[in-house]
Amino acid sequence: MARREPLNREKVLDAALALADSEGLDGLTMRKLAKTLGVEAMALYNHVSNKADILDGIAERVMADIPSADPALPWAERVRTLALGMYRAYRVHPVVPLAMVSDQANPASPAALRPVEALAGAFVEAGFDDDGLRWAVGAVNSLVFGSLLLITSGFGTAPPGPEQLEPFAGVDPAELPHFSRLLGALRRLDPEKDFERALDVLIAGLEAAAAGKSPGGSTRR
Amino acid sequence: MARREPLNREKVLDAALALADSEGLDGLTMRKLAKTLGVEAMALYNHVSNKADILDGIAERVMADIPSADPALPWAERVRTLALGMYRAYRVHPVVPLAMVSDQANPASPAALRPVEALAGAFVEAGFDDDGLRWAVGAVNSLVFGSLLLITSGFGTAPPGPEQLEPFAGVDPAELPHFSRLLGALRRLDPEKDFERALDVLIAGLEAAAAGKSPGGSTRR
DNA sequence: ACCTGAACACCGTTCAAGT
DNA sequence: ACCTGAACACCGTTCAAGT
Repeated sequence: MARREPLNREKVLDAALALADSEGLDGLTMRKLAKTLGVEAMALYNHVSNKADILDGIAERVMADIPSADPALPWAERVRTLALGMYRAYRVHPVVPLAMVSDQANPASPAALRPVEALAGAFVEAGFDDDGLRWAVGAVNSLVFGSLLLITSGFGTAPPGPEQLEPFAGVDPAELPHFSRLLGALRRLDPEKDFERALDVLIAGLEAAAAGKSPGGSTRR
Repeated sequence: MARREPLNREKVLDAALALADSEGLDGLTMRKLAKTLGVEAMALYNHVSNKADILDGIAERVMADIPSADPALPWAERVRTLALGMYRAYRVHPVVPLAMVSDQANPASPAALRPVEALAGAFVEAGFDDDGLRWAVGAVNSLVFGSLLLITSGFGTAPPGPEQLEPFAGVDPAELPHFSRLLGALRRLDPEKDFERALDVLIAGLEAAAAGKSPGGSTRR
């Protein structure tokens, strides 16, 4: 059998993303990743500078999958498209939002800035002033990241995965009647649908704010 | 000097929360925690069963600080009080939301369920059906957790902490004009104020949904 | 009853050495 | 040019031993 052709950065990142998807952020270790590639852990350092570089690399890849919004669309539609695009891209690779939120991936990479720039552009067009801009971008980002992070944790908005509901098996319906109802409804959850509903509410509020109504504060320029 | 009086679970959790607050979730290790208490790491296992138990313990403590809402208040006010209470409790100890979201703290502890039960109760009173209940609780939780988690990460809604803005120092205002504007506005950020604005928008949308209007979907029972 | 030391199976990372 | 082995400073955790 011929000697395996050499590694390169792309192959390392491919394998790292695959490993992180299947094993989670904690399961992504240099040693396991190396084994996946049929190599010793130290060989990886010829192609990436360290683990943080790997996390940055996979984050950039996933963020590159976020579609940009047609600039011809009205700003509110662009916001919707962008937020949904972020949600969908991160949903496939939940390690990435988790890495960002735990400070293990660079928040200032060009790939990370692109969707935020587009979001901000939409709000500028809507007429938000600087404070309104900050608030609006923060609100959308919070909803996107919060929806994603709670999905994987089984807390709050859990996915249909039944083993994820297992920790709640012991709740007494007599003691927590409302939560028990919620638990039943979680079995029918389509996370993206619920996210879209919340997003539409938020965008409606942003439109009202842009039109000068409360609760949005000073906005018209 | 007299022999130090023995450790107990409460002292371990006190020290653990303090260490996690100052060093972050990754800085909380059994060995460092032990040193803080003037003891060897293995001594901790006499008072907690393992590290997961510590994380659960500090999470429970912080969640116990979430005030419950006066049941005499209208449901929307109760939702507001509860959400703001979660935000404030977690804001002081951001390790806790991070631990929950990375599956390192038990989402089914009584302390964790209490605020969710109260939230759900408010939405039941508002007349939401099961699917509406799930959506509404998920939306509020998502906004709370998203707002908190993005604060600490410096991504999205960053706090005034200037060293947190440092990674963005290299952005070219010509290339990312809207983001640069946002960056300027971040320096004036009061995270809780922005959170409250977003929360008010969401609650207004939930009230509209409860009254049978879109975008909230089927709600009246 | 409470604590320690040594040990095990893991981490990320460096460095000299091999081909 | 690329990979490996040995080593270092860390992890969480177990277990026998000390007081």
